[in-house]
Amino acid sequence: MTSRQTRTRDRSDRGIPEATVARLPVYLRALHSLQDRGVATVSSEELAVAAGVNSAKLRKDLSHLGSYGTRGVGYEVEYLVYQISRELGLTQDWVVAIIGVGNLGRALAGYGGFASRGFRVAGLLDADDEIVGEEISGLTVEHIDRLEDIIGERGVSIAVIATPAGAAQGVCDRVVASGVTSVLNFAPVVLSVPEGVDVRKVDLSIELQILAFHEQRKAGGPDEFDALDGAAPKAAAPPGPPPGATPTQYVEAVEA
Amino acid sequence: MTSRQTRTRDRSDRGIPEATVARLPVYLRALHSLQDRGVATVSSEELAVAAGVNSAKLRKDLSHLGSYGTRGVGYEVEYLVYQISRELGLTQDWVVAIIGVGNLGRALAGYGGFASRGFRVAGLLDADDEIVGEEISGLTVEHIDRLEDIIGERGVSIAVIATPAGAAQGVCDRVVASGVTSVLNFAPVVLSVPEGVDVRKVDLSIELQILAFHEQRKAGGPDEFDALDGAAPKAAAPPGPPPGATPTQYVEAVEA
DNA sequence: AAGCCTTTGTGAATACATGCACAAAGTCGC
DNA sequence: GCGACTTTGTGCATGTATTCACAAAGGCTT
Repeated sequence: MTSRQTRTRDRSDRGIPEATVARLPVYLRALHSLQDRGVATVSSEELAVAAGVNSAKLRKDLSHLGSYGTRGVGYEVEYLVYQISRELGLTQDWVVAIIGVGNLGRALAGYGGFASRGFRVAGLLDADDEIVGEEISGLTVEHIDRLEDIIGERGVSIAVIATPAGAAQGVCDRVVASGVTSVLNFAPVVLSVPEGVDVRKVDLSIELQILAFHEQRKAGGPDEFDALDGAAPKAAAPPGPPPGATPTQYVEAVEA
Repeated sequence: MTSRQTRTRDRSDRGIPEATVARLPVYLRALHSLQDRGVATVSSEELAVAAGVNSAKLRKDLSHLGSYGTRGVGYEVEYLVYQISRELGLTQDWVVAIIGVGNLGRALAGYGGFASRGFRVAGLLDADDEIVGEEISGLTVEHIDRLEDIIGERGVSIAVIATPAGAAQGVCDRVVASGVTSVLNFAPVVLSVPEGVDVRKVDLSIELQILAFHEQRKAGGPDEFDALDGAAPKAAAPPGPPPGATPTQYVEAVEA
């Protein structure tokens, strides 16, 4: 559900696999939670359970960062927190701007997870004059006309796009032109960006559709519903056979 | 960024690869957009560009559903929309309940993508008496005490958890006990569920951390910042050497 | 009706990810 | 100070996903 355009690996393959990178934040969260409970040391097995993965995978993931465990004992929580944070780039602050202050933008602005570790929201922007000037979570909403200035002056390096679908690509082009190379997109569109820019996508309706697929499968697969015509609670009208296609093709499609 | 517990494949391997399932909604959206523009037929190359993937992948993905294209021509948009919708289970309505009506829950309740195709929000629940009774997007917020009744009476099959982290597992246990087998989790915790229940996770701070990793990498990797001590704008204080570890280990970690 | 041109669908090659299972490395008790 | 016990780190086998490249299949033109 997430797309990114990967460039060729720079540097002398410190290359951490993408799948591992995606799990490091989960481990980090589990570690913070252990830390809060005063736990000083943790085994790969315990941490794996807390993170919801299996322990071999966890160990292999961590081995990409270096050899930070102690055999017979486990991992020292504080030290591992630091190493993962460092690897993820959380030992420095990242400046974030949120563009689009609708329901979702507001929710994001108020989200504690931002401020907590390494991320600082430095701007809320919107095109609607009704909203501009409003104060949300300690920030005043600014007009999107000032986008380029704000990005430049405040050193924004991550843009969060929470605009309507129609506006997203335009906003994206502008933030990229202003030098931003990391974009988190909540709008339901595929953004196109030049090489070297990372886009990650969060898309509610895609997640729901994936769940629907599995839910349907648990209930016996799609065929059963469509075979008998009124079975589904409120079935969408199946379109007729494909207008342009040959009959043969349609028969195959239905029977296969 | 998304976890699910997969069961053994049922049925006579109609098994569509998970990676493909995750892309079908993207294709579907691109197709809808073509449909709105009145396009009747599309080639794999065109559709692939619109969906942000390469065309071979698109064709292989579609081939898992059946043989719905016409060689020399392409795919008929309307027909393909129907086939993908059917495969994803969108030809029937899915009843959704949103639990937790904070900023995020409100944003979700108001999100158009829900109603649009196949999903119907049939309940907004919260534990806070201040919020219960409030009307949001045409629905009245109900008390979470009625969770089990609501799920049963209204046939909820997908639960969206948008509660604070601390409440999420408890809520999850309750919805699962009430028979829900698909959960979309926005709370920053790893939910544990019995076999057969699908959980998908949407996690803002994880996405940001992944972006930060790549952003840092573009800037030259983690080492440069930590080598000279004041380089990072506001570097977190690096913890001393691992208290319990032997000196040898630390030296390795730093020098390797 | 024959041949050219386009585009699908898929075998085969490659790349990436997961999980098992165990040797190596360390701790701790005696 | 030694041996038993624990837990890491990783080689290897397996499984999944991506990409290439092309034969087969259809439409369209003449």
